[in-house]
Amino acid sequence: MKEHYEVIKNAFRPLEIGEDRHLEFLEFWEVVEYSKGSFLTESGQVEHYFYVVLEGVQAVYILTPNGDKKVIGFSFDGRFSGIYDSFLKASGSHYFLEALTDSKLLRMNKAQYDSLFELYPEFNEWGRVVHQELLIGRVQREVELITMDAKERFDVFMKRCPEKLLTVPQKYLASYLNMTPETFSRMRKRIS
Amino acid sequence: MKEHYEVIKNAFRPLEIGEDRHLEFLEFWEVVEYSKGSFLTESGQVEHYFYVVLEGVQAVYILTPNGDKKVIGFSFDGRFSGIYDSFLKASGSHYFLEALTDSKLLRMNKAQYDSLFELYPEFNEWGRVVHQELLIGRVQREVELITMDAKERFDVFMKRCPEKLLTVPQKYLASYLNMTPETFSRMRKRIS
DNA sequence: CATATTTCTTGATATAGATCAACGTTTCAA
DNA sequence: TTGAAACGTTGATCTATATCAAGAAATATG
Repeated sequence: MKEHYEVIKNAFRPLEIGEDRHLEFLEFWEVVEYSKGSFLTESGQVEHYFYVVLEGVQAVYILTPNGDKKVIGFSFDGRFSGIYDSFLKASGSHYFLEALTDSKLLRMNKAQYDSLFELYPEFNEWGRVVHQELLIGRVQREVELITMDAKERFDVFMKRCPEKLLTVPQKYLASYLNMTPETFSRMRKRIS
Repeated sequence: MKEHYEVIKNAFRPLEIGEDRHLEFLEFWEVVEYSKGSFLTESGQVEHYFYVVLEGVQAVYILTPNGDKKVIGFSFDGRFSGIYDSFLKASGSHYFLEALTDSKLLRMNKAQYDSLFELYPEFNEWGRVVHQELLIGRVQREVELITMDAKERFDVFMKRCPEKLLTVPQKYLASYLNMTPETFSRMRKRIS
């Protein structure tokens, strides 16, 4: 597990995990692998894990009554993953979490996660700040969905899209931007 | 301030503020009033306060380049209010926070808010949980905006809309549901 | 490597909901 | 209380983007 210390340390920044405790903290994690197309969690299930991504790209999406996937977000190297609301509330998820590429992740279960806050009260501050960041990010996306048309969403997304994400099929990116693959393709063409 | 103890206590649930501390805690707050149509915060300003609403309804919105208001959310009796991201990061806000009715609120400033977490470490847990709830709520709204058409958004909203909100001009509700007042009016008619 | 499957592109058409316009109704301020 | 302003309704259009269709390109699989 030691080889993953840097990844975990970065993921939890700015929290400083004391030198004395980091070996103990590493014990919380286990490595899991998922192959492309497999599901970490499916709709209806409870999310039992909290993840840090080592390799690969994953997507969270919902399935609408007419069967289209609507992508809510992506996760990749060095970031957290999981169906966070289901995990926190230990209640059934409405989402799918799918590995879009072969993936390797670290995970801990709910009991371990909860014990973090008991064992190390300073994690509460980390939790507060991380939730705050996530919240700001979600509101940002909401504003973009509301105020921008397809062209603007495409342009803004492309400007700040990390390379990794461009390796997944375009239909997932299109869905994340709340447009059809056809529209995405036309936005793309427009540039050249 | 003592007369507001119940409101504050409820707002911060499930956090238990120890009997010994609650008088001290009450000292953090001051009462402010805003008349209908006035702004608690305007775009460009930094939000200096964190609010608990005693009376009235407030809306958060952004102004698009073509000058339409896009309502992001409402706050009312017993709930928190403020431009939370600007407040937390002490950076300029892109939002307007407007009193839609005459309003009375409790507020504390950023220094006081920060000191809460230093003086009372148990507030970190409260902060973590509150941010978690807010996050879940925002994702919920995002999913509804993405997956539902105007009719569905209207129906779902009406089913769970608190009475208070129906007193504000319909154009604000329409904007919150990401539709024009005309469309809102037509959705309304459809029912009867 | 070959071919089956999935993804991407391009054009033609359809449609939800926006926009525009005009009028009725409510709210507000003097 | 009254006139002016803001808000709500209704109908006629317009438009961005979805949907449908069909072929081309890429990718996966035996």
